Amino acid sequence: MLSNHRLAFHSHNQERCLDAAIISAKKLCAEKNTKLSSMRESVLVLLWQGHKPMGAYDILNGIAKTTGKSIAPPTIYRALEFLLEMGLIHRIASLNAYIGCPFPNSVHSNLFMVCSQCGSAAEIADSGLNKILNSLCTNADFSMETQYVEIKGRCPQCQTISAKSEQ
Amino acid sequence: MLSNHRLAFHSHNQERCLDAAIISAKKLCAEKNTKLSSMRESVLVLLWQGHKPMGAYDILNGIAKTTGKSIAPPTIYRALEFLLEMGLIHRIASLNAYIGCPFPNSVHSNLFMVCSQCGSAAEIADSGLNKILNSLCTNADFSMETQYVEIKGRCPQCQTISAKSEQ
DNA sequence: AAACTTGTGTTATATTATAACATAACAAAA
DNA sequence: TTTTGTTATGTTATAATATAACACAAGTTT
Repeated sequence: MLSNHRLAFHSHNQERCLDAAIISAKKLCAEKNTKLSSMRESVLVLLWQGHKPMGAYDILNGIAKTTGKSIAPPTIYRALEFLLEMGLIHRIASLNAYIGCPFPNSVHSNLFMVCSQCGSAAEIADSGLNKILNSLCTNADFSMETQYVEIKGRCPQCQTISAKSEQ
Repeated sequence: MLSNHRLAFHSHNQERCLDAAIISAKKLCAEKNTKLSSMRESVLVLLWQGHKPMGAYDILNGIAKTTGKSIAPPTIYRALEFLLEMGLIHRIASLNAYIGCPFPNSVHSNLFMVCSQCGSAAEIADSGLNKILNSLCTNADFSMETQYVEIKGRCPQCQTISAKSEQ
């Protein structure tokens, strides 16, 4: 099972985490004969600066702020489209938001746990889950293309915080 | 396991299917001390006339056409909100669309199989899936509130159609 | 350099959803 | 049976998300 819930829901060395992601991303693009242009890299970095999903317009504002330029939506959506195709990020449909993929090199289908309080999200790839989804599709004679598995709830930190405030 | 994939993906007596749903919906509202007003019923009927998810504005246009009145978005969104709360319909996040729930009386969490060609959707509630989702959440110390499990792919009919056209 | 390909910029607009406030409709209390 | 309260709906405006269509720029291949 691949999971980043420890990283996502607990503090850690964010900078190392980010560097590793960018290096890995460049390698992956090279393998696929595509380029991680500076715009694409900026979007990826921004998505990796937190483990929180960001909306396209949050990203737009973030990039506009750091570059000082004004940017139009299509620029961002194009970068997102590219990163999605490369498997470097994911889209979380229930939030209309995007998030960096913690393990882009392994082909996997994924589940997200999204905290309804702090907005953090963890990605988990579990073979047991994938098996059961596949068998359900087989039974229904349905051929799977892509899957969205998104769980909204409370992350460990927000559970303890709200438990404290209720004392 | 609850599933309506046979109904959703194959033709059947649509009228009986619809009548039963409305009767059941009224009973359910009575139990919950709420009312299925005529607007809410119209929206539910429309959602039940096909097994296809509909966008809010499709619903709006549908209602506007049958009533001859012009209707504003909030009217539709309010009806949808009510029906969602009653468990009579579901929202499919990956499509921004809504669909009638085939088994509103049983508490269940659900999976949708959405055909990427014809747009039909089947709902399946499987206890094995729910167990695994629960255990994944427990392992991550994550407390679940709601879940979205949506699979995009080809329904049986569209598979055979595309197989034919490739001959 | 000419033609191609790929990535961005720009403008406009489509699509989905909600905020804020006004009115109606119906039931319960005075 | 008015008044009051509650719930549902109407109305206007706008927010938030996403894409279409076309122009330009930069690098590459021929």
